[in-house]
Amino acid sequence: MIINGQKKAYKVDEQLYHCGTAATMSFIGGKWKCITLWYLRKEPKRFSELKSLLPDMTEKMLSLQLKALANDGLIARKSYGNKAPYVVIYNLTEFGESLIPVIETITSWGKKWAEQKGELIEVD
Amino acid sequence: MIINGQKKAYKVDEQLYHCGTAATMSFIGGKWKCITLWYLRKEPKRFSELKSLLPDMTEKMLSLQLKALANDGLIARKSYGNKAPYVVIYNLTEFGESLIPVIETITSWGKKWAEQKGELIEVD
DNA sequence: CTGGATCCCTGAAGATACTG
DNA sequence: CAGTATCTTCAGGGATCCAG
Repeated sequence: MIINGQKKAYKVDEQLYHCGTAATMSFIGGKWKCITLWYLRKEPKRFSELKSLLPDMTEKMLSLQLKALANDGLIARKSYGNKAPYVVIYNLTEFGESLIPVIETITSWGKKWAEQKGELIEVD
Repeated sequence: MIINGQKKAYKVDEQLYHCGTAATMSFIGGKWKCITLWYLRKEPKRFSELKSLLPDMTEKMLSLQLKALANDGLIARKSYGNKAPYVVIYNLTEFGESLIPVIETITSWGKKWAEQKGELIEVD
C-alpha cells in the first residue's frame, strides 16, 4: 500500500497488515478456516458433528482451527458436563457472522467455476 | 461436501476440490496472488512497476506468482524486444477480471476491520 | 531490465497413538 | 466424547548469485 509515495500499512494490536486482503486472509486464510466457518454458518455444532462433516480434516487440524477461530473471536466454545462423555458446542459470534458474506462470495465463484469446467463426482 | 450421505467433490482436470472455497483458494490463496491481481485490476503493468508497488515481495516471489497466475489463465504476459533491456507487460485476462469482485469483497472487509480496530501508519 | 537457478529454513499440515 | 502428544513430511517463502 503506497500513498503519495509513502509506504503505509495498517497496525492492529502490534501486527502489521500491508493491505486489506492481508488482514482478511489472516482470519480466513489457510486450508481449513473458511470451510469450518462455513459449516457453522447456520447453527451451532458439536465437535463430533464437525468431524463427520469434514472427513478429510484430521482431528488435530480441526482442534487447532477451532482454537484459532475462537482465539480470533470468530466462534465461541461452550462445554457441558464434567465427566466423559463431554458435550462441546461451537457457534459463530457476531464478528464471525460478518465474515459469512465474504466466504459466500469466495465459495460461489469457486462453485460456478468448478461446475462449468468440471463435474461433481462421488469420492471415497 | 456431503450430499445425501454421499461424499462428493468437484473434479476439474484430474484435480479434486472438496468445496467451492477450495477451488477459489487454489487461484487466489497463498500470500501474494490476491495483491498481485489487485494491482493489475485497472491497467497492465510492467515487471518493474509491480516490483516497486510491492516492495515486500522479493523478485523471485513476484516472478513465481506471475508465472503461476499466467499458467492459471488469470493474467497474460507480453514481451517486447529481443535484446536487453526487455519490456514485459502483464495484464488481466477476462477470466482474471471475473475474480476482481471476489478480491474486492475480501479487501473491503479487511480494510473496514483494520480501520476500526487499528490505524494507518507509515512504515520503512 | 527481466527474470532464472540454487540453497535453505520454517511453519503448515498429515499420521498415528494416547488420555481425562 | 473431545481432544493431546509426537513424529514426520512438504510446500511456501527468503536470500543470494547469475544470465540473456
